[in-house]
Amino acid sequence: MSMIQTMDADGGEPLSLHQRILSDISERILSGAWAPGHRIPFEHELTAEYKCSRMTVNKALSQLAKAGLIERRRRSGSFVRRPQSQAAVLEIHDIRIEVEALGLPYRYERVARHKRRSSAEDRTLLELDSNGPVLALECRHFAGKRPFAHEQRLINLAAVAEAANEEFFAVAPGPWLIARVPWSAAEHRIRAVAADRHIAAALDIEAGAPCLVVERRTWSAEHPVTHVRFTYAAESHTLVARFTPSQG
Amino acid sequence: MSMIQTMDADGGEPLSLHQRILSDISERILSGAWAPGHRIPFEHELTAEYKCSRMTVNKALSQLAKAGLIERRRRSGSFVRRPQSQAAVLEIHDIRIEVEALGLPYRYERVARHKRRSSAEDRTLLELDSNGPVLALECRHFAGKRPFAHEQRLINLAAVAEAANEEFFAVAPGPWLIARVPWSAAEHRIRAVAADRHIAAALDIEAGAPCLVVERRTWSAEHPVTHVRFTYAAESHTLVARFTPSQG
DNA sequence: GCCGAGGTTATGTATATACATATTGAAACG
DNA sequence: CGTTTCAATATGTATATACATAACCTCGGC
Repeated sequence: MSMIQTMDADGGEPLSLHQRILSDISERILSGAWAPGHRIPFEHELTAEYKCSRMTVNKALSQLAKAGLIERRRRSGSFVRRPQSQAAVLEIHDIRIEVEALGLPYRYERVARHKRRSSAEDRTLLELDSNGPVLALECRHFAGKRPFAHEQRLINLAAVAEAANEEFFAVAPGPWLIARVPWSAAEHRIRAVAADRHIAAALDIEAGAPCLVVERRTWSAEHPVTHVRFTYAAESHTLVARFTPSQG
Repeated sequence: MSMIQTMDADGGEPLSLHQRILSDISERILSGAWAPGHRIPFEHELTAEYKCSRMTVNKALSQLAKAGLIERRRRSGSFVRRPQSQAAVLEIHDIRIEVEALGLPYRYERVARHKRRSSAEDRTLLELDSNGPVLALECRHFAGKRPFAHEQRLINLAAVAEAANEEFFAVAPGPWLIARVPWSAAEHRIRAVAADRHIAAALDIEAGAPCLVVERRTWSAEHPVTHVRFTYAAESHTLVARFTPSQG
C-alpha cells in the first residue's frame, strides 16, 4: 500500500510502481494475453515503458520468477512459464478455532497420557534415531455435544523436555507446543480411512464409517518434535486449500 | 531427509550476501534463539554486522516479512512474529504423474460426455450466474489394472468454447485444460466420504468403503472455468503437504 | 496535567551506477 | 569444416544516495 502517484488517469488507489509492474504483468499472463513460452519484454524495454530504473523492474521480475510465473534466462530474457503442477496453500488451524468458526462451543478432553521409552513404531512415526523418551497422548475435541476430532500424539521429550511435567488436562497439546516450540518444518499426510472400533467409539460413529485422517510431523531446527494424527468423522470436516498466483 | 538447509561453517558454495543474511536470520528465529516478539537488529546495525549497504539488508528483511517470519513496524523496528496458523503447500499433480510415480502403467478412460444447458446444480458447483452451456464429463484413471481415480467434471463452455469440439477420448480433461487455459485461481475441498453404488462400481470397491474426495474449482481471470471431483479409494491415495518456512 | 506541534527515527520506495556472470552468436583460426 | 575465442547482451547482485512516510517522543503552551 504505497503512495507514489501513478501517472495513469484511470483513478484507482495509488500503487507503488513496483506493484503496478507486478500486477500488470501477472494480469497479462493470467489472462492468457502472454501465453506460456512467450518472451516478456527485456528489462530495458520495461524501463522505458514504465519510465523507471532497471532496479525497480528487476525487483518486480525477480519476484515473479520466485513466484513461479516466469522463468529468467541470462542473455535470453524472461519467459512465461508453463504451469507444472497445481500448488495450493492449505491452512491448518487450531481445532478450537475451527469449531468456534462453526458457531459451536468447544470442549477439550484428555483421554490418556503415557510417558515411555520410544518403541520401534514411535521411532518410525517421529523419525527418531535413538530410543529416547516420548510422551504419548490421546485426546478428544468436541463441537457442542458431539466429538469433533480424535487426536493421537507423540512428543519427543528429548526436544521438548518440559512436556514431561505437563498433564495436558486443561490445555491441548497443539496450542501448548505452538506457544513454546518454534516450528521450522512440517509434513502433512491426508487420507481417508474406515473407522476401527477404537476410533468409532471415540467419535461416536459406526465402525467402518469413513473418516478423514490428517497426520502431521513437525521439526524444529532438524529435531523431530511431534507427530500427531487427527481423525475426523466424514461429515464433520472438510479441508479447504486455495491457490492464487502470488502477486507479492 | 532434513528439509532445512543450514549453511553452517565454511561449507559449500558461495552464497550471496542477500541469501546469507536471509538464512542467518531464519536460522536464529527457527532455532528459537530469537523468540517470537524479539526485536531483531535495526537495518543500520545489520548493515554494520554484515558490512553491506542498507539496500541489501532491506531486501532481505522485506523478504522475511513477506514470508511471514517477521513483522516490520516503522519507527519501531522488526519483530519475530508468532506463528498464527499452520500453512502448508499442497501439491496437486496430474494423475498420470502420480500413477507413474508409483511405477505403474497409466491408462485413461472416458466414460461419459454430455453437453447441456447448466442445471441449478451445475451453476452451484461452477458458481455460474447464467444458465449457459456446460460440458459434463465422467472419466476413470487406472493404475495398472485397477481403477485409481474417478473423475466427474464440469466445464464452463462460455469460458472454454473449444471444449465443445473435443471428445476427450484420447486426452484427459485435466491436461487438456491446463495446456489451453491459464488458471488464475483455484479452490480445493478435501474430505472423506463413503462410496455410493455408482462410485463403488467405478472404482471396483465395496459400496460404503471410505474414499478420499478432492474437489477443485478453477477460475481464469474472474471467469469460472471448471469444477472437478476426484474420488480415490482409501488405500490408493494419500495427499502430502509440506510446510517449510520460505527462504527465498 | 492535558494536548497538540514538531522533531527524530526506522522503514519504504526509488534512482543512478558499477561490476559479475552466464549464454549466445559470430568472427578467427587451424 | 569444425573448433576455439571473443565480444555483445541480459540478467544478478551490490553500492551510495535521496526523499517519503508513519510512529513515537519530547517539549511547550495553556
